Amino acid sequence: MIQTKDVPKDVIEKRKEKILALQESGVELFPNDYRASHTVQDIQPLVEGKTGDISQDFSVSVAGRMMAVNLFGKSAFIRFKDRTGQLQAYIRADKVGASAYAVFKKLDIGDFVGMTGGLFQTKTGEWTLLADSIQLLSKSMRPLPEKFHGLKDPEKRYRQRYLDLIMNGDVRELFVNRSKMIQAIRTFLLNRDFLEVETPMMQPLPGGADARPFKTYHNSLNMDLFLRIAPELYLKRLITGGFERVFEINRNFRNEGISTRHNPEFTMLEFYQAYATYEDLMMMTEEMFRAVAFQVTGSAQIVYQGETIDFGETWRRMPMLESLEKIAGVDPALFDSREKLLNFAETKGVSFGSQSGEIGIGKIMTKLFDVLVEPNLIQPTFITTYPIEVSPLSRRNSRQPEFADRFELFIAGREIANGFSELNDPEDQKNRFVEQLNHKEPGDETPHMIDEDYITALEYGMPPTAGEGIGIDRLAMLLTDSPSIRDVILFPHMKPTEKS
RNA sequence: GGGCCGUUAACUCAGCAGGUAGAGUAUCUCCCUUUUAAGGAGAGAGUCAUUGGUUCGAAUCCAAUACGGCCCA
Repeated sequence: MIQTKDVPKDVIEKRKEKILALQESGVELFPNDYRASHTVQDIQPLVEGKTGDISQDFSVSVAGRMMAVNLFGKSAFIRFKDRTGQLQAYIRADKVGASAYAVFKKLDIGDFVGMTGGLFQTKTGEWTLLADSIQLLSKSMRPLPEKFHGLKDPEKRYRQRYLDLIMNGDVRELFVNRSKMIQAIRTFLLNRDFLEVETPMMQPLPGGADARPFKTYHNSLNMDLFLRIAPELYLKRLITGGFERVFEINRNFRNEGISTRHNPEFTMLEFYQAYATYEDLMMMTEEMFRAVAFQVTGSAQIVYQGETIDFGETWRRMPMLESLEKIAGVDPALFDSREKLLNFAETKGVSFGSQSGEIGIGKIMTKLFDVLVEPNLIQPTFITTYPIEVSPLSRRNSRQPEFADRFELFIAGREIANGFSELNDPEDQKNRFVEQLNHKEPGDETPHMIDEDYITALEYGMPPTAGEGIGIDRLAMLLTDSPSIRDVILFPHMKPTEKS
């Protein structure tokens, strides 16, 4: 088992000796009364259009972490950074005083310092803070990773994300962009009169999706609870309750495999709009993605893993059946016979094992789609008209009752969103739940019960509604050009090591 | 769950026709008041992931295990 490798003892010892010496000379290691007047970014406009030494014109105080020190005996250049950027400062013994300079020389890279002073340009023209004073704001006990190569080991980057964020500016920027993306989505929906809500993460019955849930236990209620696999059924109760437009951005939990596209907890946007159809949502999704891409990247075109993806134009729309014929070249005659389709699927490496006796055409078709079509959908594409048997919560299409008024959105060969006109007929919904129960796989630990209260809510009447879910992590991957979902989740799940 | 690859100093990496470890950064000491991957002189730092095997001898070959990465289910 890999050990969380520790800093060599002599390095820690040496630091402890220095810290002791600092304390003995009366330096407070962890003061908390320092207030900076400016961030690094605030300084830029102050020097705009000026040159040379303007250190007598005005004075600022700044705070940040020391990232590099170039020491020259009685003066030193240091590089420090705050949340807005990096700046260089020049510390001179004759400026800050001999005793303060002696203290400064004992400080380490990684320490937080506060400095007050004016600004000047070095002979290379770099604006530099000329410190009148410098003080320790927080002591670091451990050395930072190497300054030039930074921290590369992916395991270490995920486990100790704080080091990754300190050392790797692009990682920091990526998570800023993720935050911007979510903010842009929120603004988009709020501008369209949606209400942001929060529904239970712990549910007595995990519904709204087909996935294995995590199980937990509430002591004083003396009952099992499940971490939600989707918020859907609760959000639609709110539509019934009259909110008409709601959304939630929150975590879902699915007790399944971990991969470059799957984390056990992931963030999902779900939104529901009364008096809308899945077709309205397709239009809205295009607008949303354009707005969000523009907010985050400044363009409606993004590059993902070398492939340019264009959110700008109207996106392709195609029924699933047509996509199988046109994109995968499947003979349409195959869809007339369950047996023929099943045999064809086998030749494509798609098999259903013990279930193959009862599997329906719709499920076979969907599985074939996943394998043959999905990876080829690089540009944004809405696939519509899903088989009803894989769409237990969707409204039936009025003309083709074996299909649902549903779409999924695919970009870069992966599913990004799933939306449909909601099934608001309580009888049909109940029958579909029963149907679903009959096809539970053996060994499934989810409780075999129907969410009766949800049916009851529908019986009170739910307005015609369309709803959609968008995988926030996957969208973040696209907008930040990240190959792995772990790159867009601050603390992806990792197996514990012996030490942790 | 399966396949391939990785794990050597705190960090980034060399070393792998088997002879018991090396560089740069970081750290420590000394010199240095415009450096910016500063420079110069010196020093310390490693159960080579773990366990077992082959061998006179293993970081190096073999096996298992742990953790991680990529691909597949």
